[in-house]
Amino acid sequence: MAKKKIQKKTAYHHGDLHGQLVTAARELIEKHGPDGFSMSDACRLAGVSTAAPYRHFSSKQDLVTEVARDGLARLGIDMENHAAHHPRGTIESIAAIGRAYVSFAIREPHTFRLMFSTEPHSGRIAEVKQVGMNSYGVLLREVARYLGEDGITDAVLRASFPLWTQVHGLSFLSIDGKLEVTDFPVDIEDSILLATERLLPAASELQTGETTQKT
Amino acid sequence: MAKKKIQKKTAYHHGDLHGQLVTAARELIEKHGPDGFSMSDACRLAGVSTAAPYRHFSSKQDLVTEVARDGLARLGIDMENHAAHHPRGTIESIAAIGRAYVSFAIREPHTFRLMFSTEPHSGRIAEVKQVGMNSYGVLLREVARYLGEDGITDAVLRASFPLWTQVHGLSFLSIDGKLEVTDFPVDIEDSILLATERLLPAASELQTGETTQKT
DNA sequence: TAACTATGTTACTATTGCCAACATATGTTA
DNA sequence: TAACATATGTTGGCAATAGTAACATAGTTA
Repeated sequence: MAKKKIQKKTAYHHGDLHGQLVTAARELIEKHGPDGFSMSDACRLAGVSTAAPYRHFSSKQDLVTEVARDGLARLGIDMENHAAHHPRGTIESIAAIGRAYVSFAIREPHTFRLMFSTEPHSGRIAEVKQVGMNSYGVLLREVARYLGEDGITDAVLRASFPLWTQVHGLSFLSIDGKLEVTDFPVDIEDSILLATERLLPAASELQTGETTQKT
Repeated sequence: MAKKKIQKKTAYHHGDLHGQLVTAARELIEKHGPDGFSMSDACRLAGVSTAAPYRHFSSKQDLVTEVARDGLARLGIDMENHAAHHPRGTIESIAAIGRAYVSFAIREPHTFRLMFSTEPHSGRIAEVKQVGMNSYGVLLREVARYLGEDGITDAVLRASFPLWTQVHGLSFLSIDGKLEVTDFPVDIEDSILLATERLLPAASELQTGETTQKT
């Protein structure tokens, strides 16, 4: 039996309230911060009553967690896309991943903060962690290529973590307006590239690594 | 007539409500997060009515900002104390400052987050920024000693920022439980020391720098 | 069609931040 | 000491909020 009624404007049922609420929440969170965001506002945006969301989310926090989960997934895609624009397994491709990371933070600061918080996601921490790990995997695999390692070895993990730390810190300092604390302005691109070079084992320290490509 | 009544338990006036509220707010923020913290709870802790705080703070945010400001000042003191336990202007003293930073974050995660947020402090941003700069100065001066520079030069600022970025990122990853995302555990002390060594200009690249002490 | 399930609505409750009007203590000055 | 000014507290109330319960409506399936 065909189900049409697509254009029914004032339908009792919404159609995609779940998706609409996540979108509305993300926009409101970006505009007013996770605190300023209210369930009521999201309902007004989606055009439903204040009780409707509770058919799709167990609580406000549950909706917020959904925004975070979605953000982590999108970040992973961003990083992979950026890396793909460079020869794989090079300083450049690794730095590109870092730029994607900081760019995301600057573009969606409040969502970014949520993505790495633990507090608001109680009950779904493992799930969020898993999505985050998938995205972290983009960096890990790129570093593995750089090191010429065959898989995510301890050496890969050891080399990757300082890189993550660096761009993570740079992201937070950026979105919190700390790049201009002194009159000596910080250039984000330069910072990432320089830190990547310094923190990674130098090319001279590596095995030949036939998987490493040159430009 | 002398009015003592010092032991008057149920005094109408509180004595030091301002200070008590800041303390109560800090404790509640650490326990339930800046969102979970409620003015009402702070009032219950301090034993006053819910309207009393507004004689001392213009709003809830104003009280929260006070907690952040106080935290930044304490962080500066911590860093200075840690540095003082090592020969000045050395990798060790600089790494010690980093450890103080991360330690503070782990000890008071929610306050730490507040200290570096901009959002909640609208209206008093400049004031908070100033306190933060004073604390950042502890690192700047230490790096200046290491570089043998006479004051906070561009070289000092250039060398210091990546260090800040690194410990800032490490702090957030620590308090958000990201040190155990892989089965390869991260050692905070090692991370700080290694990053400090890698990110600072090597000793060999420096002028003789007679102010630099050796152990 | 009848029953079931999913998804909406309209009350409603408790809590919260904050304000206005009022009360009480302290300090100053005649 | 009396009277006033000021600082600091209280009670009562308001509007907004998260979340619940009872009910309504639509789509799915027997």
